[in-house]
Amino acid sequence: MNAEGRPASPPLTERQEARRRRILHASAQLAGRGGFEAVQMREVAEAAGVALGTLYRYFPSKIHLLVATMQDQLQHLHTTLRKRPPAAEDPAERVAETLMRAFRALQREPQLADAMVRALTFADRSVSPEVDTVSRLTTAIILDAMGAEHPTPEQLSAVRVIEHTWHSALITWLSGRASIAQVKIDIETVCRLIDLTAPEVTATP
Amino acid sequence: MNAEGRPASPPLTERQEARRRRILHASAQLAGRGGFEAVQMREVAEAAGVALGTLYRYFPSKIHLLVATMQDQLQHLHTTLRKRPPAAEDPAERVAETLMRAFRALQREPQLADAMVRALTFADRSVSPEVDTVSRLTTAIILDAMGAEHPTPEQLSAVRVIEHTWHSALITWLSGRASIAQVKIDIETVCRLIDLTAPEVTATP
DNA sequence: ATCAAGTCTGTAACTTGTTCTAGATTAGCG
DNA sequence: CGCTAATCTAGAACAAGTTACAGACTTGAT
Repeated sequence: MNAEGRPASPPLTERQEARRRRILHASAQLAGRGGFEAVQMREVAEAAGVALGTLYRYFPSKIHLLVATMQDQLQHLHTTLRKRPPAAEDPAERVAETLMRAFRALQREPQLADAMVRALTFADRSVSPEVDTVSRLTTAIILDAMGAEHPTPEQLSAVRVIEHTWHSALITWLSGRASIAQVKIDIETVCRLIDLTAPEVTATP
Repeated sequence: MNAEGRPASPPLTERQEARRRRILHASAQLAGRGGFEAVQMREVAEAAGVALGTLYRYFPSKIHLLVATMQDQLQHLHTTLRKRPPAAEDPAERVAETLMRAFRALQREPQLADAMVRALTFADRSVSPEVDTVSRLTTAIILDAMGAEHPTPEQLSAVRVIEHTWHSALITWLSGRASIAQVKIDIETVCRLIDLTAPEVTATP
């Protein structure tokens, strides 16, 4: 893996790197209006100034493309968060604050969020490596917020559950079945698991 | 809503009810082999002995069809569970046991599970009512297991988070990114929230 | 039993993701 | 530079979800 979290397969030439970037930009742009369905492969190709076949060489399916788009956006988020880490005392609160900040970022581009999250959860086994990368990024963000450098297995379980809740809550919000307030409550609720698994409390007397 | 949890719009004639049943059966059958992609609308129509246009009159999209299929299966599960309720003392354990039982049922037909769960999380706003019905069914199953007849808002939040975890954990399992053991751990972890929100402990001294 | 309204059938057409192909361009190398 | 393999382009073709439509069949009311 290189620094960007992509498999470090054959290194790309400059023009190829530029093409890849144009494609991801076009993808995010189109997703930003119309959401998942507005990201049409022919349109992405045209907007990126690339032939359809080339688009498919870079991203073997629409889902791959959108998951890569999500990777890209998460990277931004992660560096932004590192600059202004959450302030609260309690680890659980810090994680909740971090996720709510991410949530507010998504609210600014709900259509983009729709495209990315739907792709992420719809992905089948052929996209597992890429989805896994997104998952690891998310885990890193949460562990950062917790301030847990050497998490216990128990803490990792809690983080996994928090991620589950995060994704699923996003989906219910995106499909209009849950309000923003409800997502907030769900996040805060699940973050309580962190206190429950803090090593100071349960392991070291 | 009628007893089956579907909107009680125009009552169906006997032949229509039979058609609907044939369609759902064909859907489950095809999903049972090949999963999501094997449920092809033309094939469902043919297997159900129904014209394509008729299939679309009954279920306005493939997603609607698969979500309805899930409703159907959940109904079965619910009645099965009611007959043999979980035995454990602790509400959290009962819920975990119930979900693990459901999980084992899904493991017997992983392809069917794939089709149903992928459809459920991919569904957009146009399927919200149907997805919501599935969600209410799931909630009912969990509350049954908890034995909470008059759940507090806090308990409902916990149940919501458990549902989130349940769906998302299923997805990671289906896409091969988590083992069965890990799903078990995630379920057990999130079920700890139930103890945390039990009214006996936090509200009535 | 008859009629009007609503359903169902069979089939073609349309849309968008995906694959394929033949020829042009580019990259890396001697 | 000149060659070769890889890559890119343009466009056709294919697959599956969805829509449209004309004609046959059911249903329910009279």
